[in-house]
Amino acid sequence: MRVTLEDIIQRIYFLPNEVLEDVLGHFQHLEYPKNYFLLKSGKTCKHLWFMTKGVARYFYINDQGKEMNTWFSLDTQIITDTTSFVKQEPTQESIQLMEDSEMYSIEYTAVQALLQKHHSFALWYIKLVELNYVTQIEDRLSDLQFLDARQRYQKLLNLYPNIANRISLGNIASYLNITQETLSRIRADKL
Amino acid sequence: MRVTLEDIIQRIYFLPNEVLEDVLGHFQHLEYPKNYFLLKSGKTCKHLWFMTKGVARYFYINDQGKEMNTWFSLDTQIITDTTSFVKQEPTQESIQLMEDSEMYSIEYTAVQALLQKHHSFALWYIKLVELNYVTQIEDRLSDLQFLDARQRYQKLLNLYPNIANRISLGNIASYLNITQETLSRIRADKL
DNA sequence: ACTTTTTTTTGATTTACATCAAATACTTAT
DNA sequence: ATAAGTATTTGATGTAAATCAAAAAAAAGT
Repeated sequence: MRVTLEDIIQRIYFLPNEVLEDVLGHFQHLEYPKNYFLLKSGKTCKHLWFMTKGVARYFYINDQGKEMNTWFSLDTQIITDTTSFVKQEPTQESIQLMEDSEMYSIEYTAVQALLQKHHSFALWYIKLVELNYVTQIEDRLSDLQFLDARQRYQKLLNLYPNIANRISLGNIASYLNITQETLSRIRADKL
Repeated sequence: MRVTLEDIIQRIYFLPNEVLEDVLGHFQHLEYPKNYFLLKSGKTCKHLWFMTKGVARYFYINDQGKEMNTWFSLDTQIITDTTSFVKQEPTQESIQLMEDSEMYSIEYTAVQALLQKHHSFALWYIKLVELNYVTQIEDRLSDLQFLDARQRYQKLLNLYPNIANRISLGNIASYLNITQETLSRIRADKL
């Protein structure tokens, strides 16, 4: 069964019908091909995307010119560069699709207008930020602080059991903050 | 010059006078001694604290029973265990004062009531979460991911130039995710 | 001032993971 | 099916930081 935008929105926090109508009207349905960039380094993130199908990666380019993945979004997840979006400042991060993907998007200015217009939308947005940004980032932070490479990989596998079929070893290794050689050895259990 | 609670609140997002009055009425002024625990592991975080003077550390106890600091709050900062506070679930983290400290506190239930009551308070709370939680945590995350021990120490010194006088080497090392021996060698420039 | 406790420094050794280099396996295009 | 390109694995070696152990310095208690 497919999930509608209405479901996604109402599961975050219930909105009265009249507000929901207004909110839905500001979303756009989009389909993008594999490798498409939702956001490019140096730009300001103007959107909130609600992905319904696909895979996206967030990455930086470090001093040595190497791409470092910082996040993956698989299938039904909210995508945005939080810091750039909330501050409306340019980011160093890029967001790129790794499969053909489907999503709904809403613009920053529309979000701001809706926040001012509807008290209940402000309450909805609070839930969104609390559950989708804060909790997720804190989780990742504690993983990097307290877990070693193998434990981080195990935890990722628990969360996305078939991630290995959708994302290459090199890209996963970069997300785990280890080299691909190390991840290959972890998989072969030679470490 | 001392900063009033009113200043702190209005700098986050401007509230109309009538709302401000209501909000201020839910805060309590508190003074606690050094070593006092604002939050103990296993409890649910019921408060948001606005510290005006003092130092607090956040820490976990890891598998080997060692205390691992995850955060410091110095002087004028907002203190809470974000995940526990927003989910109202027990935390593994503790928050302890490292100096005699002064602060204002507001309870979770009061925040929830104010969010429902005042549209403008909801907008205020969004700014609080966006600026104080999200941005800060993302910053720390990227430090741990991209900087080595020495760079993390340098960055901490930039942010709090006299932190070495207020927080012991062992506690700083733990926050930087390195051993105290390593930090000592960094300071002596033997690394 | 002297003892006790805590914190910081120094040295020797170990470890997890990186780096470099090359071989193997897997994809994609022709 | 074969070649060319890309991704993964394997091996040898290097390194940042951990661990272990002990000395030195600083802080707190009598």
